[in-house]
Amino acid sequence: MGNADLRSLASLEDVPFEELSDSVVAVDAHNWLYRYLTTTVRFTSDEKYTTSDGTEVANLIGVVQGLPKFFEHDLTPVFVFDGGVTELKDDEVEQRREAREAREEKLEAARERGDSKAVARLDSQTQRLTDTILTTTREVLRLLDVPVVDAPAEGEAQAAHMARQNVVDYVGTEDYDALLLGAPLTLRQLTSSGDPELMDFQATLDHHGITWEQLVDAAILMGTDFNPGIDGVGPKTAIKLVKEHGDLWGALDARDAHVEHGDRIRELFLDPAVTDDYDLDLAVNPDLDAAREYVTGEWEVDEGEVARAFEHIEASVVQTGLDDWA
DNA sequence: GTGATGTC
DNA sequence: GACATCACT
Repeated sequence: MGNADLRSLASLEDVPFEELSDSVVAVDAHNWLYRYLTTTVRFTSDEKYTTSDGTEVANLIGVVQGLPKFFEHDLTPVFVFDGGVTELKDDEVEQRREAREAREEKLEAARERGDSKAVARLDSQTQRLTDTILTTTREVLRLLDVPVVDAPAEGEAQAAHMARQNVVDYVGTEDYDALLLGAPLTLRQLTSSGDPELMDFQATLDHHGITWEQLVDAAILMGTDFNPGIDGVGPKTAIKLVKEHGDLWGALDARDAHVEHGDRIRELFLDPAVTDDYDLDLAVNPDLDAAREYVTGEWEVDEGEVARAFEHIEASVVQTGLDDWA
């Protein structure tokens, strides 16, 4: 789709952190983790997060440095982890695997010619959420008593579902697909400096005078993670087509075009696999000593890299008062 | 991934 | 208005 295409349809506004106080955010854990992981790898020398047996746990630095952002603004995060991969996405997964292998070859070449700038850039692109990264992230979240939910499939879909059920106030992700999943209010840029950006689902529909189904149909016409999209159809044309012809099928007929598995792609956004079977305890009582020991002791992360972050966590939790988390 | 820029 | 490319993160 070229995510910029969906962005141009979305109702967005910057919102100061102060206005988000005391709310709960269902964070797309993989999306969030990946952002901190790539930043950590780019700006931190690898010996700071490499164990004596060579395992890289840059995620532990990223997680510990990223969490204070929530606590300091009285936001309670609920990290929603992905379950299985959607079947339709197999082609996409395969393409990504090939792209990754291509990058790894480039990375090796850059290392050989001593191009440190290229190495740093490619290094961050080749990061993956390995089993070690996922399990150590979950363990540090457990020690810090941060709520975690396991999605049956896509974490983003589960997060959107929880927001639709009013279990949480916001979905936190950079991904514009949250809009297609019907997440009422999505916070973007929770990982960057500056104020978050609020993406409003209903305002988006109202602005274009379309239904949720029509928004999804427009996105399919532009192209999604699951289909390439119709040539020559961008945001403007897509909205025009769904309004003129009612839905995806009408629009495709009018263009004499075809989308493979169009009906199933629609369902992935309108009716994704989600669950109501999860335990959510929003009271956060972190065991800071245990978390510190886990990160710097067990996983040998450089203490200097995380000392300040742990102080921030401690200060924000003490300042808020543990009772406020209950 | 995002924004800017240029071409059709 | 769509899309390709580039610089930067």
